[in-house]
Amino acid sequence: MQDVYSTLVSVVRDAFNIDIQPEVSRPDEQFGDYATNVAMQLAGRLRRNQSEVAEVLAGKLKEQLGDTVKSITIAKPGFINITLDDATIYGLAAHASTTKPTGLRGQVIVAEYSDPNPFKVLHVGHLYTSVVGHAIGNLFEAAGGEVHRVNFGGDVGLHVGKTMWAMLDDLGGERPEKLAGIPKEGRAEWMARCYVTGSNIYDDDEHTRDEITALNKRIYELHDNNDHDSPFARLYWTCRQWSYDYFDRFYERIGTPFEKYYPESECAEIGIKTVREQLAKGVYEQSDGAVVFKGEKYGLHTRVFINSQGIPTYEAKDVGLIMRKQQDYHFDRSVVITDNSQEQYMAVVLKSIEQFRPELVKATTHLVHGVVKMKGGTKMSSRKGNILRAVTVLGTAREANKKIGGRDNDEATVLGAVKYAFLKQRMGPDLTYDPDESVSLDGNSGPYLQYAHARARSILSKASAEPATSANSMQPNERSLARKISEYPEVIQQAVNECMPHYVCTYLYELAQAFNRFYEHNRVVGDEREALRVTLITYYAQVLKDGLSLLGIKAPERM
RNA sequence: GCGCCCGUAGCUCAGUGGAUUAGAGUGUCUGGCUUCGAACCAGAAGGUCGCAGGUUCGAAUCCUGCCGGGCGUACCA
Repeated sequence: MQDVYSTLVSVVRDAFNIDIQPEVSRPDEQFGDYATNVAMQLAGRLRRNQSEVAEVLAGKLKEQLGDTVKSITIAKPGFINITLDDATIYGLAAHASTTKPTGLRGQVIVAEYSDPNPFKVLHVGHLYTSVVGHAIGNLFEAAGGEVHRVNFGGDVGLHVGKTMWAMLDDLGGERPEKLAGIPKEGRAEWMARCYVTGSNIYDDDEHTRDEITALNKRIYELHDNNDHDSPFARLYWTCRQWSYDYFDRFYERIGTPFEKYYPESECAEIGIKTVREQLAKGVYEQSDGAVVFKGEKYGLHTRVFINSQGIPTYEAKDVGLIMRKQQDYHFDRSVVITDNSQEQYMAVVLKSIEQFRPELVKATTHLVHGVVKMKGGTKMSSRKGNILRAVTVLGTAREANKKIGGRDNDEATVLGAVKYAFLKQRMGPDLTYDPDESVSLDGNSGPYLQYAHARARSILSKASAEPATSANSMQPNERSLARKISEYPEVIQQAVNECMPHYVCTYLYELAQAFNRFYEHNRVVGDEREALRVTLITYYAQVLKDGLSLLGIKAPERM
């Protein structure tokens, strides 16, 4: 690609004295290995006929590329289609799994995603954001970045007050010793139930609402006073730890570990301090007793950073968070991944920070993904308790796997199915969770890819021929596979550039298809072309495994 | 009201800062395992790319208007 691309640039410069960044694509196989529409772009500027320009460029390209190219043809309006020589394609395939982008080399990148709240339950949305965030982190690493995966969550705030209220009610008062009566495996469930109870009563009962508001304030005070000893504090800290333990176990299980949690409580102080400093400088303003940022002058909306009771809102804590990240990591780039409902909120927070720390905002990217919706349009609400839990999704996938008689490596297959179902969709628009489809083991699915890998490994384990390091000519099925393999580095580059893991999914599926088609019609072991085919399949299996690992999906030898 | 996002086959989605004949999966129908793993492969059927204009040699893709849906819009996170 690089060769074709840079040659094209120089050819255009030579022929027409124009500097251009040409579009080079991978067209349908029947047209060639590469295609470009530069001739049509240039025709207008040059006031010349499109195919005439194409002729000129094609001629020069042929000279420059020499025998690495098999043919260069011109199609309809003025496309130039380039077909590489078999040996060239084979060579590209050989290096596909080791040719990585280098654009982020040496950069320190903080990637924040998942962001569940302690005292609440992990639902399908957390599962999704963890999977997609992890894959994006992997892409950054593939491009040479030093990635730090961090997690931000609300260990203080109204939801904690609600849960704590119900806990106190359930335990019969501030009696931390009674926590011992809750079995380890039932802790998360108990807290989830308390949150639902607390939320409902907050909505329905005015008297209780005041109590919960007061509890919320007490929780902040408990942090301010570094209180770990009072009964209320012991209750709080124990349950907070239960939440983090529960998160850790879950992340470990799905293979998306974090190196650091930023509890909101640890961002509150620096957040408030920063906001107050900037209040004095006029970035933030007093309004109705609260401290706000007026976004209207930037086409955004106004948001409260410190409420009229002096408590920092999520906004101020997010300000604190970005300060903390910078102190801890001195990042070159910070990426925050959340669902799209946070988009305009985050725009306000970042715009406010831009007024006093523009360099931090410049280095920050807010990536958004969709909200997971239920098929049929049922709205999920953790307040009402009608949510799809993350563990339920995994359980459903496990059942599906069992049904088809899942053999070895069940857990890898289950996670492969779930992760791939989420990752294959373009990041951004909302997605619909369909328990049947999302857990699919056939067709365009994770297990399809894992199976296509296991099959290849199985063949390789039976082969004995010495590998062939080069190929002068290939049969059509072999060539299709080789060509597909050769696209890998370009796909990774694109996925990194756009922070879009789904490009990898689409590609890997096409790659596995190319292999399955090859497999259908050709023998490997014992064939006279065994050497070449074994080598080709080795390259293929490497690329497939590497690509899956970028997605956070394991490629077992057998399944 | 204003702002952001979305509308492609029955269903779930690729394709979207221009390009060759709109593609997958799934579901329905059909064919293929004495041969390296059938979680596979091959074929059929299925689409006014929400609607209407506009720009262009060329529009699912860009622009405008409209219709439909989601989210956000001051003291929740």
